[in-house]
Amino acid sequence: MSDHRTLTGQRRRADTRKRIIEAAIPLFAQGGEVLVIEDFVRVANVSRGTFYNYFRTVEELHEAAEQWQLNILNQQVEAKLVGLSDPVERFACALRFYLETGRQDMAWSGFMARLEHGAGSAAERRFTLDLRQGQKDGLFAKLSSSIAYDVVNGLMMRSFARMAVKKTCGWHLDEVVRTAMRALGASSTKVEQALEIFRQRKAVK
Amino acid sequence: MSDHRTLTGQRRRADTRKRIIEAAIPLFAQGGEVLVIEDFVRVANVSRGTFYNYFRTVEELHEAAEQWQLNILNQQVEAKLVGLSDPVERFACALRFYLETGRQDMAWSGFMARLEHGAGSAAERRFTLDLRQGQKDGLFAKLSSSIAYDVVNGLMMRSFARMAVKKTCGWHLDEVVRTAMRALGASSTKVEQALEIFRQRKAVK
Amino acid sequence: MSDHRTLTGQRRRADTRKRIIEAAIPLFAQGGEVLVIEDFVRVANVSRGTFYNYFRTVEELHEAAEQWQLNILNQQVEAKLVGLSDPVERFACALRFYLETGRQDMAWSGFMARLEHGAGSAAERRFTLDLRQGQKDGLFAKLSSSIAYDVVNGLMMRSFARMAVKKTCGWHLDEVVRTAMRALGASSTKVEQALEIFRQRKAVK
Amino acid sequence: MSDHRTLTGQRRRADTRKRIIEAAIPLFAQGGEVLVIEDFVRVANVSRGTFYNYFRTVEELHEAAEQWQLNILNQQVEAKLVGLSDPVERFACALRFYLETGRQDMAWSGFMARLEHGAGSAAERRFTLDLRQGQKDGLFAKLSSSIAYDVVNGLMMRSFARMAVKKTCGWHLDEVVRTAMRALGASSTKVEQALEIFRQRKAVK
DNA sequence: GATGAATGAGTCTTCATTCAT
DNA sequence: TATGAATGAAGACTCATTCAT
Repeated sequence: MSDHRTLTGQRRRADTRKRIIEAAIPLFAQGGEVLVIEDFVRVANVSRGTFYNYFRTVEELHEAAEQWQLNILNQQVEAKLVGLSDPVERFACALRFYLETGRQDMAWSGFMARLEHGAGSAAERRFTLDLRQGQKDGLFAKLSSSIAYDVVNGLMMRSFARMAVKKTCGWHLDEVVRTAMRALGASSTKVEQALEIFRQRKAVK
Repeated sequence: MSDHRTLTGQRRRADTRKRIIEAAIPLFAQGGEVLVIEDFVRVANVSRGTFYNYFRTVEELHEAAEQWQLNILNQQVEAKLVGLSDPVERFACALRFYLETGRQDMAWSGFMARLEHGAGSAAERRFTLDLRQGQKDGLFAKLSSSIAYDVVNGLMMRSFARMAVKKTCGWHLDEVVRTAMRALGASSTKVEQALEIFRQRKAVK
Repeated sequence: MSDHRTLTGQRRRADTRKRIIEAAIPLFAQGGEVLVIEDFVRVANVSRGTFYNYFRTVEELHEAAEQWQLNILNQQVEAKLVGLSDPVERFACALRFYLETGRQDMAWSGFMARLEHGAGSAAERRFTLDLRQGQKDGLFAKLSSSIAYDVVNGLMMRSFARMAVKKTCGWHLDEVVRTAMRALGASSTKVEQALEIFRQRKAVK
Repeated sequence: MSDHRTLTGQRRRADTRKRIIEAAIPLFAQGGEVLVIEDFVRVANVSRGTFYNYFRTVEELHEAAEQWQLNILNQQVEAKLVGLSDPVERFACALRFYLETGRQDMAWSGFMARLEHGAGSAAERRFTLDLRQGQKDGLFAKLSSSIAYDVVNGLMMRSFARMAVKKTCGWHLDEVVRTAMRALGASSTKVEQALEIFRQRKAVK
């Protein structure tokens, strides 16, 4: 009995939290005006008090929304990379999948473009590990990992920003991937193979 | 009515405007907290009313400060490029000089890192013209100018952001330039020549 | 969600709104100085924020207060006119009751004197309909309804203004009614009858 | 020499004052927004400092403008009444001339409509004297002079207000005069004579 | 846990007034 | 006298946060 109540309560809590986060994402994606708590309360259709039961500041909600989105995204992309072992192929394919997700959802691109994955972020740490591995095998130029991260991340973020406001075609995104990989000094043959793999895997949902 | 009065007035106006802008730059550079008009009023040592005589919003002041800084910067860099005609050399040298300026003034780097020179900016238009010229001569890879701009600008902005918080050495900045130029598909020999020219010209003030 | 909570909330809202309006009326009545939101906040004993939850400008509050007062007034006067069918009698009696209300409350007179019931107001439209009816029966002179409204309304407003600053006796107000009705060309016999009816009905509360 | 300088100075002073007043009248006439000193400074093409050399507040300027306009108006109307001795004729003719001035200048009507010639004004005192004279001769009903003033002034002000926003024809204004005089109990024959005199005198400029 | 009315500190913005030139 | 830049007090308005129901 008590267990049932507890479980129901937890589920309701999680539901409300999810509702607030999902309603908030389009607002974050849109950009422009400053967002206030009232905005989130309105779109999520909850009261101010309820908002405070879950998040104490707009920033806290933003971080939760970011985690939420990145978790989903990373799971999806990981699934697409299954079986690929070559670092260059994995890298190029992952970038292309990220971009593809943005291509199919302009609002989501707006959301991504506004994230701060700068120096010191978790994203940078993971990126660095993968890069180092590839450099050991001589697959990337010998450049500082921070520069490598900056050039790739900078290009990706700006590409999301463009996709947020303008419909984009697939071969343009191929070109973005080629440019990023060229900056890292990767073999263009391998990049083309990766793009071919992407095309095959994209087809199968 | 009297020329003298008119002139004196104009000079006073220009002085006050300059005072507000110059006092504002360190605030913009610092980043973090949201800036309110009171902040600028305090550091410029003028009254609120005076602020409104010159700028109607913080955004308007920010744009004025941006113009102010870029005018100075562009003049300085242009002076350094005198006599260089090869597009790759000019490009690489210019990037290196921009970075050098940031290296020597961390606060200024912070200011630059926060500028929005995104899609459609004046900076992009100028960049595109130069790039096209170089592409005609086969000096750059055949990539879309918007991607070229995004990769270079993205890398530069993130480099400024890093320089704003961490002392940086020159050879790291050389590497940034190499990476940017590699992304554009420029010949590494020419890039090395450009970096050599930079070293020579930097010495002579 | 719960009916009880919803009802309680609505009641609280209505109470606060009423509190602000009723506290505001003496301020509007007083006239002279320009009224600022702080003034209403102080007399109603609510916070600035609360004021803005109900009214966005002083003008909006003023209109609400006007509606509030006129609703009460019209109900009271209607009650006094029950059973009177002759247009002249109804007209004269109504004017006299309006004036009587002012006579017994100088502050209220001040409030009324400052209302803008000019060209195009709801009051004018209703006045016009009644006047037309009387003109069909030959009870009023054949004058333009806008002029008729202006002369009656103008005299009434100025009478309120005088009553706001000086104690006034009943027979003076009888004279005001006689003058208004004379301007409309109504029979003085009927007007005297109407004033007699007023005297009888005033006695019985 | 000194005399000449003094005279020139006085003339310039008067000119500037006149310039400010005349530029201000259309602003006062327009109504609606709150007027600030900046508004007058702009239309008169003088500096803020100069404004303060002549008027200390907007209210002071408004009173000066009112005097200015009424002086002109009264002189003109007096001239039109020359030779008329009957109080009713003088009264009716004067009202008709005032209205005619408004009819020919909508902006001026707006200015007049906003004046406060309420209880206790100079206008009321003069009105009272003329009325008493007529009452002695049995030409007006025996009504309180304050009521008489209120009914006539109230109707006139509202008529100006209407003329300020809507083109008006002469016979409508005749009707206004008839209504005002009927309210005072004046003989309609005399009023028609007065309106006839007005028509004759209006023709001759 | 959910609600939303109330709060008041923080900012924005205007504008009368001063004063050095 | 004329000018107009500078001032800062006054008022408008927002919004994060609390709390009784």
